[in-house]
Amino acid sequence: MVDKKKPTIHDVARVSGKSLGTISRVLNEHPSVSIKARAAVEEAIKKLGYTPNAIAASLRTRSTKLIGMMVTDLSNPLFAIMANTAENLLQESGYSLIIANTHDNSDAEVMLIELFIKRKLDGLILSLHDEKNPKLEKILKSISVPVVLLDREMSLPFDAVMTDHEHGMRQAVEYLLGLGHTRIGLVTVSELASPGRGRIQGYAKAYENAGIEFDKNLVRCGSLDADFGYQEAISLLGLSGPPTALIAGGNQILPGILRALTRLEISIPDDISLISCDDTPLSELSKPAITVIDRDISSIGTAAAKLLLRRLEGSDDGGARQVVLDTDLVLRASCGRRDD
Amino acid sequence: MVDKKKPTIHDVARVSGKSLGTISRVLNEHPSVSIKARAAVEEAIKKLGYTPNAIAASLRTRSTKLIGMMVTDLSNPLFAIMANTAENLLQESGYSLIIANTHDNSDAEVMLIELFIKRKLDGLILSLHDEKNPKLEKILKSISVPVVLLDREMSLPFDAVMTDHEHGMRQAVEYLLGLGHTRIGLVTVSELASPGRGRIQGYAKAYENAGIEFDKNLVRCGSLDADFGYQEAISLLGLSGPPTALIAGGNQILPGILRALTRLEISIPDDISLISCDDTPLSELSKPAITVIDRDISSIGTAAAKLLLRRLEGSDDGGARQVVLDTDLVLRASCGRRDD
DNA sequence: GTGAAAGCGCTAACAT
DNA sequence: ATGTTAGCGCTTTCAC
Repeated sequence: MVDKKKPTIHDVARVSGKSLGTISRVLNEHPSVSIKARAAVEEAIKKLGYTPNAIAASLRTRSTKLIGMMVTDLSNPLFAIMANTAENLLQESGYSLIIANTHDNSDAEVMLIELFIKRKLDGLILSLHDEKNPKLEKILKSISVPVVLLDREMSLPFDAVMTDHEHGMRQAVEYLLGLGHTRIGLVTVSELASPGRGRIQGYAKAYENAGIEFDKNLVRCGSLDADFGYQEAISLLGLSGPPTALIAGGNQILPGILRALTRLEISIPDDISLISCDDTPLSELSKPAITVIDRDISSIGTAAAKLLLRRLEGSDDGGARQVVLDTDLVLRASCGRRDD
Repeated sequence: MVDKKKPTIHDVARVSGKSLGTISRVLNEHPSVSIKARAAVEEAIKKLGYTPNAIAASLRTRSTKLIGMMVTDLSNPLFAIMANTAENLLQESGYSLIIANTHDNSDAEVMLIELFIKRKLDGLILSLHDEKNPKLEKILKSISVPVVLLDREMSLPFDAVMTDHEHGMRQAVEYLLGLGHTRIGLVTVSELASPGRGRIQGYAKAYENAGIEFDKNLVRCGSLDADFGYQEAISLLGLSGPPTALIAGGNQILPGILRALTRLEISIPDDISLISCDDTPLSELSKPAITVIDRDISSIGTAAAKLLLRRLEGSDDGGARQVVLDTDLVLRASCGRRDD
């Protein structure tokens, strides 16, 4: 590699005998450039091996073509799928996606948003830990680029892609109640955000509609990781009055619960019934296959990217828009009747 | 939101009564700033709500603190985990990670690398489709930032994180041969890159060592997605002399094969033995649990980030370094003896 | 259609 | 320790 300085637009101007303005016009496919001039410029570009510097352009245009996405943990397939489909769409429009893990840490979230602001990203896709964190609200209130929330409800007028978790969970619990289960254990994510809260509300409502009181001790909210699922399952099954059915309120919670069941040698659906949230290869291919509250996860990323692009391309400057995904209860072989 | 222009370093200078240089020094924690001056500057910053513009700084310093990562498809947990751990480490050093999906398309790869060059990223982590693509080689040869290859072998002097796929596969095939299987089907990824080639070599070597010729028709290379696994499994099992054991040579191929087995009502391990690559919740929690060629996937991302940081922080300007991961054959319940 | 010139917001070298 | 100055490489009026 020769230690030659990178050619700039000035070099192209010199070599092609054209002015800076013309070079810039050629680069940006501006219509008013003569065919001849364009050819001269392109020749010089090729000759020099010139590459435009997007940083310099960004400084001028105040647009970086960069979108920031914050998630708890990219290794969660849920977030990976959302990031994947969002990136696919954004890439088509020339945007690149920056991904940052927050590990459900509100302080990290604030720091990362500050970093995103410094970096002058054009838009943000956020899955926040705590919807009510005042620090976060404060910094987000002052933000001047479009923001799309993933499965979060805030008091700020941001676009959002939501899921009707309450409905999904209610349906699942009603199904189990219909099978004769009255003690249904629920292990789900934190109550600080919409998915956790929605699921608990749906759970409570199903009991309420059935006129049955539920045992609060059977509901465990915490985190979305597998270890939490494992521990809470062990704890629930160790109760003096253990649940006869379990709901994994989060895709990562399922493996944790399955590990617990394997360890305790409890079998599905004879000893216990099981329902999970979000379909995965594991839920589909488990033996028996697991009944799930399904939703189209890839469409979440797509919807988020679309909402963002609409703002970025200026075709939408109305109020906050919400896309709400439905859920489906996919019946499989993991739930059994219970008559006691 | 008031439509006030964003304050710049000039505004901070004006308000604090200090010079640009001093502001910049405070911002960059340069030691030679008096306590008094620092206080004045910080007060002005707070008062104005000033946020530095990283784009402008990048233009001057020629460093963006941005790393680009190219993968086939982020929705593959393998890549998601690698991206996750890489991001975790890079974040600690103030770098952000840009992720781009290539969908195993070499043209897209070239375009994306060009985009990365324009964007002046500080380093690249690449999982390429075709190690021998001349266009790619050409553009990579001219690259002036550190590059780390993921599981790829190129003729260019880049750092790389490799896995000894050949060894892993040889071990797996030897294990199956030892159980009496002689017709072992292998469904794996493209031969254009190191993992596919390594696996096939390991497969062939195991047969060679055993003094048995293998049926080339039992080896299927193509892509890493589940559909490919499904189709090839159906095809292999439809052969007049079908295999008695199957190896899923890629984490996504396993669900495809399991779907095929479910559909054909072929059961493991009685009707067929099965081994997969890379441990996942599915392989672990399947009934029966699947024997896998395991490796520590999260350490791939970590290792890649470490290699990159070493270059970026200037503590390494030696030749290309390689980190090679070992594999372990994790014996579970998916393989049976075969004596025919 | 094209060129000249101003400046985006910052850093770093130099001077004091 | 601090101020001054000159760009980094580009886009974009504004003339012509």
